[in-house]
Amino acid sequence: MTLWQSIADLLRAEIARGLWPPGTRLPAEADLAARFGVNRHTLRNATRALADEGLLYSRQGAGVFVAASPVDYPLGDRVRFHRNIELAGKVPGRALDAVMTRPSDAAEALALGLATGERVHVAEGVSLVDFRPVALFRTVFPADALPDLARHLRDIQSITAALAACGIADYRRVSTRVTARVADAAQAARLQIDAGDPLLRTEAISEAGGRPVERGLTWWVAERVTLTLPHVS
Amino acid sequence: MTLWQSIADLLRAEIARGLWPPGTRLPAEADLAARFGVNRHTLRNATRALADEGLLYSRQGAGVFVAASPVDYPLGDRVRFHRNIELAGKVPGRALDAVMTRPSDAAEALALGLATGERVHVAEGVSLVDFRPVALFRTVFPADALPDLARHLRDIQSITAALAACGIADYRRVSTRVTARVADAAQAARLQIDAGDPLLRTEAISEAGGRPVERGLTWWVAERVTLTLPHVS
DNA sequence: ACTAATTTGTTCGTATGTATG
DNA sequence: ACATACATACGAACAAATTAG
Repeated sequence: MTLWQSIADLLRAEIARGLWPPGTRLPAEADLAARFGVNRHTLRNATRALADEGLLYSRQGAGVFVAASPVDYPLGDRVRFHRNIELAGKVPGRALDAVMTRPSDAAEALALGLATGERVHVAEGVSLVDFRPVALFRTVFPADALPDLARHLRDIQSITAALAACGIADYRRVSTRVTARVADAAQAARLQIDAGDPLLRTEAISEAGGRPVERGLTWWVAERVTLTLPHVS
Repeated sequence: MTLWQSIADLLRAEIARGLWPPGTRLPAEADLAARFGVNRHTLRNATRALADEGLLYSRQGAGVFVAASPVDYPLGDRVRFHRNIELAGKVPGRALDAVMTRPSDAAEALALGLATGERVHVAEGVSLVDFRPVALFRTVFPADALPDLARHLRDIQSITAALAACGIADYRRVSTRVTARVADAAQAARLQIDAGDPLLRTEAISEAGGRPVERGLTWWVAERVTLTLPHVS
């Protein structure tokens, strides 16, 4: 049992018994370090462990804070976020954080059948269900094949509609890969969860007319979503 | 972009292009720090980030190693573990920890179309790929419909073969649900990972002749497996 | 709107403990 | 046993983000 571990245990117990309710700011690192009589590094080891567990999250310049049932989401050939959520009787929503055009990285190029460095449009944002964030997404599109898409993405705020405006009336998933990861502090803050909470990560490639049109990465809050698979009968 | 981030990117790229194949030991932290002209703490920030991503892992006293790349595991209608892994060019294996017959709980009964409390056979164990654990499984079967299954499960050590011995020549998945959890201490020990590491959890129900024959829970080590979905074309 | 104080994040330096080979 | 290498810990300073005034 190392020093930082016992400090983490102590803080965990204090949080568990309600001494620091969810949302409250802990004393500054320097103060806490002084309280335990340790170096600030040592204290940070402890708070980092608790942040990994999802008990705490920190914001540079602001402080360290105490962090405060899943929707079924079918993964089929023709996945449309809004429709899926509406079918589940919930209110879908999206917040688009950024739309940009930049050179593709190796993984993006491979997925879209481009050469690395060919330009892609990128849309990033948060997906909401009943006004709560359920997922982060980063979707890339081939920029040369869809030159006007970036503008449409900014105007229309819906990926399906923006693609339709570029003449892509229909597209289908051809590949979906699922893995899991724990949320880092940045993802946790965006998703209003705790760092260390598990995320489901899906990578989907969609095609229209036999050519890749979209490669979507989505990080789902595992506590709020269950992915369901179609099985043909 | 901090110093340690650019170092992490550089190392990630080097690993991606095969300069450090899976299983190899990286140069000592001090050497790597010297190579990049930074303090060892700074280098450790980079390797810690890569370890969080699952690309590296470190063993005190031994070194920092490149993690093995994850196995692709296709989730189709007719999922067979051994076949899937062999098709991926790996060596499949199973360790059966326990076979028992006991009353079903509510979730098991619902999945198998039984009344809560009706007896089920349960098989628990670890799935291996290339002699490394990749998943924990707990599979339950209706005991009344398959009275001899428990004995076969103990003798045969393969679920597919044990079902065949009970006259179930073929079965198909009718439902698969995917979510994610973090490993607790017990799971971590069985899977040779750390508590808090992310797990993919799948719940699958299989039927034969229109009746449920199997409800399987599997906890996959997210770092060691990627679930892939079939898409009919 | 701007400044200053506060707070976390990163980086350097140094030393000692502990597991591995 | 010994050397190597990672883990932990202390000290100091500056950068970057936030917040209070």
